[in-house]
Amino acid sequence: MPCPAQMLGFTTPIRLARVIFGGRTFRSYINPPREAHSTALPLSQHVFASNRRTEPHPHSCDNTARMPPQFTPRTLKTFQRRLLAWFRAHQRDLPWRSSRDPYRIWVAEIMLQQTRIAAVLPYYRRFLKTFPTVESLARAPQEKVLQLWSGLGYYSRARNLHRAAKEIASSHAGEFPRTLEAALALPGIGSYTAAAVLSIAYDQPLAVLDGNVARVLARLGAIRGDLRAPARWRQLAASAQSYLALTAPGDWNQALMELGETICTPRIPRCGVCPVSRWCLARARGLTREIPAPRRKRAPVRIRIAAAILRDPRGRTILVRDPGAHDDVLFSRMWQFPAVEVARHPEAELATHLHDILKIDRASLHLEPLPSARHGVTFRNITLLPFLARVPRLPKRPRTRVLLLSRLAQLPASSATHKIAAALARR
DNA sequence: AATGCGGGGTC
DNA sequence: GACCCAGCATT
Repeated sequence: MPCPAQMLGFTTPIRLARVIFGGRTFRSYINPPREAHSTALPLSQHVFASNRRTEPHPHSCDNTARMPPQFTPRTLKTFQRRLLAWFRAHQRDLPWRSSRDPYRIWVAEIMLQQTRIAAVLPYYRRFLKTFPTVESLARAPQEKVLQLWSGLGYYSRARNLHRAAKEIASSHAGEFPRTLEAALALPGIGSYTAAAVLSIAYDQPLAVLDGNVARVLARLGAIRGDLRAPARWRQLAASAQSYLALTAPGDWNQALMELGETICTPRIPRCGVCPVSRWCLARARGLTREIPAPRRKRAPVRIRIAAAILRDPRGRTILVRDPGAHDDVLFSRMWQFPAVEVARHPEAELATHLHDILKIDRASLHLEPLPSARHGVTFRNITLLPFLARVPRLPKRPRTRVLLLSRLAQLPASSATHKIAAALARR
């Protein structure tokens, strides 16, 4: 039977892993990985004393985790008290902190994946107003869920959230699961989200590890190297578990994240006001600027995409969905204007595309160029080239939708689509 | 272990 | 303009 820490992907004891990048080509990356080297730290605390097996075997929970040497059990307690006190005094009033409803916490955690609080806030309020309970979300059509997610990005989050809500409604009596195993079985819920919801809503002793926590822990323990490398991430996860304040796991997790976001920031941390700087090995060794190591990043690829706003005399336009493989990347399988990646002759290539998918007659088609816009999707650096085409009537085709341009916001559409529509107003 | 997925705040 | 974010699923 795996212990909770193992289910979160920890392997204990942590081995000093030399990460091998042999054979990898770095040419296409901006930041080639540095020589990987772990910082050796003593195994100094038992994490899951109660889970200790008399017969340790490779799959048992070994209970030991790496912890920076500046701590003793007593100073660890002081450290925890200080950080918790700081959090309780300085935490911001965020909508998902006003209740312990697991549903509300879960939705927030999904939205917050790779997304800043400021970006989430308006989406969260609107979403909770529309779907105040897991049952209301489970009953909703996916189209409506995606519409409320439009512009927030990572749309599979919304699709998975919706699927998970249906599962909770049908198989968990409408209650978010209380066990780690059941939570992890839900779509869109991984180590981080499971630990976050279970600790915050149910007081379960599960430490979260996200980008913020990883940075804080890496600095505390002066851990060098790429924090996202799987072996090091597991090391950090074990470390996080060893720090966890069992008296208030939810507050503790949020305290670490809040510290990382407001004090222990990526570039220039505000060590002067950090409540736990006295225990920070990176600060003691002058390594705060070296830690964390920069993330490896794919080199950007520039592409151009031409898109057509067809408009009939009544001000209606036509949107398409799932028109072809490469368009999905940019438009996330949501409603979009007919568009195609172009090379040398955007107008001509777009006209051909419109003929191909909508059977629009090329000869009578006039495409008026609109102001271009820029759009980034992961490593793609996209120039959007919108065109306006006035047409007497809009075609009727499968997987298309005709609607007033002014009603665009009522459909699921990515930001790229909204940028194209906005070009019309900037004309 | 590596990759792709959105979008925007912040420096 | 670069960096990175309250990660997850897939291969």
